[in-house]
Amino acid sequence: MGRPREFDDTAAVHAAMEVFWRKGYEATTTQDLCESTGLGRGSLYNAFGSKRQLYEAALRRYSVIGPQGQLEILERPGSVKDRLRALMVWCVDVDMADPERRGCLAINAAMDASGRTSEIAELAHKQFVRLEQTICHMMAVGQSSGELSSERSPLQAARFFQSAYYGLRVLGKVTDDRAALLDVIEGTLSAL
Amino acid sequence: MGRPREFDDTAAVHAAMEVFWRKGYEATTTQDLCESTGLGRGSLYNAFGSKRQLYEAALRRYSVIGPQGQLEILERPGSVKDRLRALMVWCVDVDMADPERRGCLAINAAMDASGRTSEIAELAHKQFVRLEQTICHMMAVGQSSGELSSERSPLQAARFFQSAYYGLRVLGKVTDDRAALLDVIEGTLSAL
DNA sequence: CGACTTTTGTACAGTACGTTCCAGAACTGG
DNA sequence: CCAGTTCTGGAACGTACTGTACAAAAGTCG
Repeated sequence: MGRPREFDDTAAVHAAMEVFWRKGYEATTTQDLCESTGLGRGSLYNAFGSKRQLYEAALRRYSVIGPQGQLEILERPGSVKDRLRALMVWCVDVDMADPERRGCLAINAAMDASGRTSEIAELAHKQFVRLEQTICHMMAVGQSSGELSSERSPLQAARFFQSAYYGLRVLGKVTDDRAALLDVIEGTLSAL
Repeated sequence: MGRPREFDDTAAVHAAMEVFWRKGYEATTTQDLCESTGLGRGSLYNAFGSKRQLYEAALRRYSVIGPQGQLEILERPGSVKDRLRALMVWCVDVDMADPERRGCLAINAAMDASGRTSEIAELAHKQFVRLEQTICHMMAVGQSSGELSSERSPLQAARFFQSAYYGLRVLGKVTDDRAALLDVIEGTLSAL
C-alpha cells in the first residue's frame, strides 16, 4: 500500500547502468543518474539507497543482459571454433563501432579502482566464472568430438581462451587497428 | 634564475603516479597529490599545471619504470618459452601479493573511462605497441631457432601472447585463484 | 646590495558533490 | 472519507573539489 511508484525499477537501473558504463563509477554524478533515469533525488535514494548500491544493482542487471548477446552467438550451430571466432569478432565489431569505447561493463567494473568494493569485485568475478564454465563446456564438447586438441584439459583451455578474450577487450579500448585484433583472434583459435 | 625548486620533479611525479595507480584518475584528489608529493598546491600547480597534466606525466613516468621489470625478466638467459613464462608468473606473483590489486597502470589508464583523453589513450597504446614489438622479436628468434612453431607469423604470435597476458592481468584483479592463473599461463605457452 | 624572477604556503573562490529532509501528492484499507 | 503509508520533487546541507591569488621567501645577475 501507499503511493505507487511512478517508474519502472528495471528501466531505472538500466538507465543508471548505461551511465556507469559510459563514465565509470566515480565520474558518474547523482545528477547524471537523476537525468538518465528521469527520477528526482528523493525517488532515487528512496528506491536504491545510495550511489554505490545503485552501481551494484546496475552491475547485477548487466550480468543478466550482458551475457545474452554472447550466449546467443555461442549457441548458434557450427563448430566450436567457428562459434568462438564469432564471439570474438562480434566483440571487435562492437568495440570498433563504439566511439566511446565503453567495452564490457563487467571488465570495467573489475578494473575500476574507485568503484571496486569486495561486493563489486565478487559480482564481476561471478560473471567471469560463468563465462569460464560456458566455454569449458564447449571445450569439452569440441574435444570429445575430435575437433579440438585434447592436450589441455577443457578447463585449462577455457581459462586460456577467456584470458585472450579479455585481453582482446583491453586492446580494443585503445586501438583502431582491426587487423591487430583479428590477429589475436586467429592466433587464439589456432591454439585450440 | 629565480628561486630554485625545493623538490625533485621526478620524485614528485613518481609519488603522484603511485596515488593515481592506487585510486585511479577521478578518485584521486588534489589533496591526495599534495600529501603524497609533499608539495603545497601552489607548487603543484606551478610545476605541473593541472591534475590532468600531472596524470599524463605520471603515465609517462610509468612508461619508463614500468617496463624495466618486464624487460629484465625477458632478457634473462633461457628459452623463449621459459622467459615468457617467467614474465607471466611474475605478474601473477605481483598481483596476488598486492592486497590493493593495483595491477598495471598502463592497462588501468587504458580502461579508466574518467581519465581517458586521447592523449592518455595514446600513451597507453604506445606502451602496448612497445611490448608487442619486444615480444614479436622474441617470437622471431624462437621460431628461427626452431623452439617455437612457425605456423603463425611472429607478429601474430606476439599479438596473441600479448592479449593473453593482458587478460591475465584482468583476471588477477578479481581472483585469488592462483591455479586458474597458472592454467592461463600454461595454456598460452603450450600454444606457441 | 638591489632589481628581477621564480617558488612556496595559504587563503580563498566558486562550484559541485552525495545525501538528507520535508511538505505535499497519491494511493490503500477500513 | 479518513487514517495510514509510501512516493515525489526539490530545496537545503555540509563537505570537498579543482584551480587561483597573492604576499612572503629564496634565489640570480650585474
